[in-house]
Amino acid sequence: MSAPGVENRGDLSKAEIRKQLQRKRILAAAMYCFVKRGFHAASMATIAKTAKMSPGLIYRYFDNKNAIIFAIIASQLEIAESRVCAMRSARDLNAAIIEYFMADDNDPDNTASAPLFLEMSAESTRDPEIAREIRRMDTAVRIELADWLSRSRDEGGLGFPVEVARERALALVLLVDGLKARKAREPGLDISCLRNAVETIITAVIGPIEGDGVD
Amino acid sequence: MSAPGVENRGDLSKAEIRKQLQRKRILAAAMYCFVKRGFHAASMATIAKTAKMSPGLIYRYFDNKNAIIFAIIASQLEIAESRVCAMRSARDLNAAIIEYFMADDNDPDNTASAPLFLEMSAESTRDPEIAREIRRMDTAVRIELADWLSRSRDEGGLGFPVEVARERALALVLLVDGLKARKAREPGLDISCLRNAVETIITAVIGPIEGDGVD
Amino acid sequence: MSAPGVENRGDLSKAEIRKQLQRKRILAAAMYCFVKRGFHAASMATIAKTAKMSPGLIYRYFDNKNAIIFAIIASQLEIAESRVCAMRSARDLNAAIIEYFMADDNDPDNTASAPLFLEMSAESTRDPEIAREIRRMDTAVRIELADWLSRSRDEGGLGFPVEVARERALALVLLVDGLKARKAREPGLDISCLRNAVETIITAVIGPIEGDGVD
Amino acid sequence: MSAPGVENRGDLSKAEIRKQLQRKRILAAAMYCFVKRGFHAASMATIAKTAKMSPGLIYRYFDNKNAIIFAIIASQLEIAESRVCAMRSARDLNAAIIEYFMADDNDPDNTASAPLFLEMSAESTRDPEIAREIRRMDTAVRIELADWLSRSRDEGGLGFPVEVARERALALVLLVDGLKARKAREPGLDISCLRNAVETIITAVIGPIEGDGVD
DNA sequence: CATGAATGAGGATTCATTCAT
DNA sequence: GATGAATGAATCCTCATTCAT
Repeated sequence: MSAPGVENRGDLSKAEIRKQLQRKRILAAAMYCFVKRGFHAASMATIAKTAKMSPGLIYRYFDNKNAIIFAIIASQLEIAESRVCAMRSARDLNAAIIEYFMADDNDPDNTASAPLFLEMSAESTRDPEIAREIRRMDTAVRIELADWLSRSRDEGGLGFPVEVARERALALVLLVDGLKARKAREPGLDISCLRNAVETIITAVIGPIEGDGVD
Repeated sequence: MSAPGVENRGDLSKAEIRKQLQRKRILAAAMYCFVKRGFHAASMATIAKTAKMSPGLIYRYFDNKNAIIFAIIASQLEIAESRVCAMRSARDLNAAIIEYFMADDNDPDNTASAPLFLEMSAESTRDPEIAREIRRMDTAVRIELADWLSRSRDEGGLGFPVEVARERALALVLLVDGLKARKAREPGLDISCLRNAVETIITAVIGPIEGDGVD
Repeated sequence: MSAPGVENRGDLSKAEIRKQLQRKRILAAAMYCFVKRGFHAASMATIAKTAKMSPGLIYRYFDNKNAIIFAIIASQLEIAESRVCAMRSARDLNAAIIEYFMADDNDPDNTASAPLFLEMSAESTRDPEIAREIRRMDTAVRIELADWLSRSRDEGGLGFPVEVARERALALVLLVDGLKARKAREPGLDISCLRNAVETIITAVIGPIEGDGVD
Repeated sequence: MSAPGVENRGDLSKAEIRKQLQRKRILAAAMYCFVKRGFHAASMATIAKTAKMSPGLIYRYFDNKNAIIFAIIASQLEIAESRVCAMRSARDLNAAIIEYFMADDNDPDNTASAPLFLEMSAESTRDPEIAREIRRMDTAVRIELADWLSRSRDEGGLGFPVEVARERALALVLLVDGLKARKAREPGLDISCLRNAVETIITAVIGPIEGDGVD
């Protein structure tokens, strides 16, 4: 149907692009549904309707529902990691952390959703494959963080000894985890109280955040 | 066969005791199944089998599956609250916090399970009734904590100003929440690293823990 | 435990009386529940509670739920028959017929309930045993009626030829059946309209009802 | 594969037609099962098997079992009404009435089934929504009948005064109801006896049926 | 590619019936 | 006799998945 050679390659890649777009469409819909209803209560039919496609079509792009859950989890993990990698200062950290709490979980573009975080974490206690993937990513994130903390100040780091840096990185992760859980449980928490609590911990962990007067 | 009056009262209470025992049996089985599979994936049939009874019998003691979930959540919340109330010193706190992380979640007697914590929290983003109950308890816990932190040292407290006490209480809650999530995601975390991370935060939040050399 | 002979007979009969009383208690409760919910939707547990006894005990007096339904049907049929037998004049008939419509079906003492009539009739199209029993009784009732209609006026009858009497008896039965169905479907029907409709038919079937001025 | 526009409209209507066909298939199967076993004793599984489809599929066309019961009831009511509306003479009436009695209730095409009539009527004493719908239709039917009876003879009516027409309409309805109940209870009733009984009543209600010699 | 009708296993729940006490 | 806890089959309904079109 199409000429061989270059053309064919173009076709293939066009098909590939379309495939990726479809997958994204499905994942976005699935995200929305999972946040709203949870992994298990969200039905394929609902996801299909949300994605404005037929249920059958989803199975052309994902083997089954579990594969979608996996993909969602993977993307959440990647987002988390990329955010951590983007961090270069204590101010970044503080801002990013508060931002976690403020983001609207029902916003389909919010890619680091608290309900999803909880769902994923809970699921990891049951599904070994999910557990492994999560562990892999979380470890990477912690290493990345520790690396940053242990780099010299000249290199944009905080100059902690390696051992201490590892502990501090863990402390930061605990803080972020706690914020996500707290957000799900008490979404209306007083922000200024929260801000101060977070700052107390961050200050203890990586030192005072300079110039953080008014937001 | 039995004299009326006193004996009769004994009979009644025997029935009541049995009822409570059965409820406990069901709740223990449900806990086990929920931890293992999650609220929704755990079936009544499985719970019944775990409790070594017929599915129908469960419904003599609980109106429906949701009532079981509620009862489990309520008991988890009560446990959390009672633990907080029992706390009277920084050492208590440190010990309790580490203990959270160490407890075996598959132990049916471990009544403050990390998977359950996550499941509950996730569920609270969907079920308004669960959300309300959780919020109620969490608030109570935080008030209790803040109260302790703001009491004078003579009264066993830490003498924080009320406002600060509230922030520090929140910081502690964040820490505990973070530990639960972390436990689910990385159960094999290095304990001494964790211990130091926790201590860093606790120290920042409520001051140094005296005499906490080696465990 | 008891002396032989006369005494024993006394015991037995006392037991027998008790048995009959218990059966009556169960049947009364069952009636109440059947009227309210229908044969199938009424549960043994509800009947037991209504009868203020345990579910298990019912099975001492009736083999199973079906046996209760049978007994209820049989008693309804007997009531219908006895009412017909008691009829000795056109005035009786008119009064009895209107009374059918007025009686409160939720009154546990109303022993000729419209819902039950419908339930029974419907059931007879499925259960051959019930069908047979109903047919037997209905035929008896019609014969009784026809007999009355064909008796000479000296004997309190209406003097119809046998053949005609049979047809007229059937017409009366149709009227009564219709009233029961109508009552279930339109309980609030205008009584004076109904009264006139009934009288039109009765008059046609057995002649004018003398002296039926005001009720 | 197909041109857009007109073709598409054809596609849509094809789907709609199929949907209506499926609904009909389900309703026919349900009718059969309800007649045979009653609304409550007929299971969805049996209906599905009768309709030669899977249980799950039924739920694509009806929200739940109750919706099916409703649809059946509604169609029965409509049939009853349309029959009444079609009546234009005493001969029509007589014929229609006898026909009610003769139709085979197990014939899936018999759309005015006596068992269903009883089941519906019984159900109306419990379910308020069903009761309302039945009452609405029954009232409409009676008004239609009364209207016919009160029209002048020139207009095809019988010229009764309005008040009398209402009573006579009710009398006719009573007769029809009675016939349905009687049919369920004594399907083998002697037809000529029945015919005479019916004629006695009809004659009384709307006057002699001219020319109704032999059938 | 895409649809959405169809399947059927599985889940929560009810209830007639039994039986140890 | 009497209780009511216990059973488990049966019911309604959902939903992941498949497949003819």
